[in-house]
Amino acid sequence: MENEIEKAYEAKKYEDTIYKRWEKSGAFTPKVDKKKTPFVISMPPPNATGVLHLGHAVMLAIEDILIRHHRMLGDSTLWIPGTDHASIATQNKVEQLLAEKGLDRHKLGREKFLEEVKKFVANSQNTIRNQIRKMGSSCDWSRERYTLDEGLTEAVQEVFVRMYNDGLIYRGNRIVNWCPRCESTLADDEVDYKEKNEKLYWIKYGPFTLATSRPETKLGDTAVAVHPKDKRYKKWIGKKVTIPGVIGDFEVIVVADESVDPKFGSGIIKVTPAHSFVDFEIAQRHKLPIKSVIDQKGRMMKNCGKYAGMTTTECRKAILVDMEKMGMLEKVEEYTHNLSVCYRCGTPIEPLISKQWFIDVDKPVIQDGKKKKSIKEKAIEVVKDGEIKIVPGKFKKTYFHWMENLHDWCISRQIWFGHRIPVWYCDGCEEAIVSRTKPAKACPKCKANKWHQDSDTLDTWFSSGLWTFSTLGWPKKTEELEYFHPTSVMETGYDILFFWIARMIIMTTYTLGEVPFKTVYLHGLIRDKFGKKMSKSAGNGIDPLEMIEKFGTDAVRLSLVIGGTPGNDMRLYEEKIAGYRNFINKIWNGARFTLMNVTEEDIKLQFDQTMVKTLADKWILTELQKLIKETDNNLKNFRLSDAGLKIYDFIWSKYCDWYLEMSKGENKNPAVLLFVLRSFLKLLHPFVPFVTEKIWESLNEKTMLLSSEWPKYDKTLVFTKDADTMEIIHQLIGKIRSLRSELKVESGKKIHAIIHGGKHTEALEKQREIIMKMGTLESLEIKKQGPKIPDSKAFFIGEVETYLPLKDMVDSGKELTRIKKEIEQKEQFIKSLESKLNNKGFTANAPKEVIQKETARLLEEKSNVKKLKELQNSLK
RNA sequence: GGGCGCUUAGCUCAGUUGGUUAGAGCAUCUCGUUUACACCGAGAGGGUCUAGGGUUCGAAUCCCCAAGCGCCCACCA
Repeated sequence: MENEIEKAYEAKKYEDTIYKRWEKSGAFTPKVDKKKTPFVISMPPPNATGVLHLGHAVMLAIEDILIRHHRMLGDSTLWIPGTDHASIATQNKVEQLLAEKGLDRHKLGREKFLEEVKKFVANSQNTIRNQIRKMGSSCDWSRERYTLDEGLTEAVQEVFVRMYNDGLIYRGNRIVNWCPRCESTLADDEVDYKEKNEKLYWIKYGPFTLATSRPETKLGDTAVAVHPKDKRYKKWIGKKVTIPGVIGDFEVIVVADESVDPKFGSGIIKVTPAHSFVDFEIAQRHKLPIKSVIDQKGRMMKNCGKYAGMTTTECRKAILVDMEKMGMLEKVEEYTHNLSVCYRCGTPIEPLISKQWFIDVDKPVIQDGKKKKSIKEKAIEVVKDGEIKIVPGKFKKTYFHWMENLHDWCISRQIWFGHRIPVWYCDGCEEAIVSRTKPAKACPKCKANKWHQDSDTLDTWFSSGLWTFSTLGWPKKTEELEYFHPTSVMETGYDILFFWIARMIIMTTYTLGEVPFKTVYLHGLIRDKFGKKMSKSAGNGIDPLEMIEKFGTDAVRLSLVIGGTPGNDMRLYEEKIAGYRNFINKIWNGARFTLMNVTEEDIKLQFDQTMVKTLADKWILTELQKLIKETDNNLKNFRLSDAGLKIYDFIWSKYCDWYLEMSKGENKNPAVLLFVLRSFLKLLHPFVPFVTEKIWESLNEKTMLLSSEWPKYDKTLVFTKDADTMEIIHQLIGKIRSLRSELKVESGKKIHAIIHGGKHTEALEKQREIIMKMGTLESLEIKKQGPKIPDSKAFFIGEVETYLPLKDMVDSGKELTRIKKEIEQKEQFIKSLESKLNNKGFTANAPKEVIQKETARLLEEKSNVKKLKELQNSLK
């Protein structure tokens, strides 16, 4: 019919239009329908900082496959998209942009700066929305959310208030990771480590000599520590010692602490509790005084004498010069160590003491039967119990390890962009009140009536930790929340298992008393051809949009899904995408050919079993049923790659290579051609939605493919025996072709063949035309049996004997040696089979099917050898 | 320092609870314009599954050990 269909599929021409039709159809927007099973994915919200990369692309591809599959299964399927305000990341990005214009946030002031951020965010949200659409993602735009939306902000405040009232949130003066550039705290896992070559200074320290990499912190020392068992220093323990310093003498106490390694340096360390985590802990254990000397901008404080106001780096230089002058510097060594840096801007972290808000992860607050559990215990429990399943399972261990070692979570950030901490202080007496809105009453302590809000904002992961339920309307009791939560699958990269997954589990089990999701699916990172991480600086990044432009979305999606397994990194490069583009084209042409061979009437016909006619029909239908079963099984177990590969193989190697080829000529059966086409389009649709939908348009269907019904396994369409016969014919044709090629018979030249078919004679006779056509035969003689035919090339498939009388091409001498070799090989194989089958251990332990299979194979090989021997005799 | 993972054809990777004479795509070689597709078709070559032990009737698959590579966590002044 549609002769005008173009030869090659041009993705670009159709994709945008198809996406618009889907969106308009309302299929992306499910309703609360108690008769249906809900299936829900909360899309990990991309940071509102700009463009999407391959990491997003792979996430969108995988999630869309799951979503489309479930939608076709008839579930009430919801995929909520959104964006994350990503406080530090976004603020930094805008600061960079301002810096290009010679501005900075302090010059602008908080309000104006936030205006700038708002504009920037709105812009990148638009970009992100378009890119998500480009990937073909069938998400529910009507429910799109942003972590700074009014509703989500309300959820954040509500959770904060609840946690505060439960005593989980407290304010404390503690040592924190401080980024002097961002001028903010960072959580432990927001610190990166960079290996760096540094200098180790050996300095005279009163009666001791010790090694330090940070001489400038000497100004904040309040103790020295040694290992309790270190004999060298035993007599000093507990003593107070006066140390001469660059700004005068000071006193320290000598303490014994297990954390000191006697083998490193001189075995003695100076303790600077205010500017080192380890030292802070030592100070806590020994109740040492704490002296801060570095401020929040990374500058030396007023108590540092002549060094006051210098940055730490300047101070180090200056102090070294002074130490040298005073003869305190003994030697300098090179050493490498891991420098902690800010994960957002790379600036070295300055540990310092600061008053911050924390979440207590160990306080038992969750009532569970008679016991009370901490949020940490609960988060461990839900994974241990299997209430949350992690795919692949290996990440469970990592999760437990991280969770078990979790310290109190510092949630306040001195960033302007984000959710303001809902705490109000009295102008008069600094009394703090936790409240979502400005207190209307006067201060209960001093009766003043002026309040100011805490200037800090919350860690961005605090709000994203609520994502699965805040997006469904919580704290309001919405229908949606009740119906769609817990969500079904959380799919994301394994790199944010801690940042995000762990926090969602903590925050949701605490707040709702239920898990945020039932399954966590973690995908790997996309790397370049050489296995390197893609990055802007390395210039090896691949832009998904560019690839979509070049090869089409469907091809990009397949290249991101096939060949990958959960939790493992995957390499991507253009040739790979091009390969899948070729497959898309193959689908297109397979469909095109099918459509060219059917009529309008055929298309309108409803398929039923009575339309099954030929052996080929029965074979392809049997294969199709097998495929449906396998696909269901693979998708259920999140084996997307396997599922995709199997469908790929079915379409290319079975439908196109064999069924379509066999349909050329008198054998074609439009009903089955169309039925199989429709079925595999459905199976394929979740993977490559655009090309399948485009083809579907030509099939006179009432609904779009995305809303069509998923194929069901139908055992009345399984014809095992016929399918087996067809396999024999395939082998037979394959062998004929292979021999032709081996004997260098010209491609187009027709040859003769004689088949002794045994019990398959009748079936083979029926397929005479196909065998002749596909084997390029001039004549074909089929009979039940007969003597071996000399001067011909012969081969045996089970009972079926085939002879190609190519007298002039067959060298009977060579043929004899070949046959001899084959017999030898086969006899050896028979021997191994026999010994296996005679082995009592095997027959006693192996499953029945395996024994049956091996027995059958033995019989077949034996019969082959028998035939080969007869052939051998006839040639002699 | 602690933990995890990977090592299978020239390249990129599959290989489910142990049961094949170990698979796919790309690349290579030979042939080919025939009712769709050269983004194609037909055929072929190519692997002692990193090395070494063990368990088992049977190991690419399970256990031990070694090497190389990679990741995560902790972090030493």
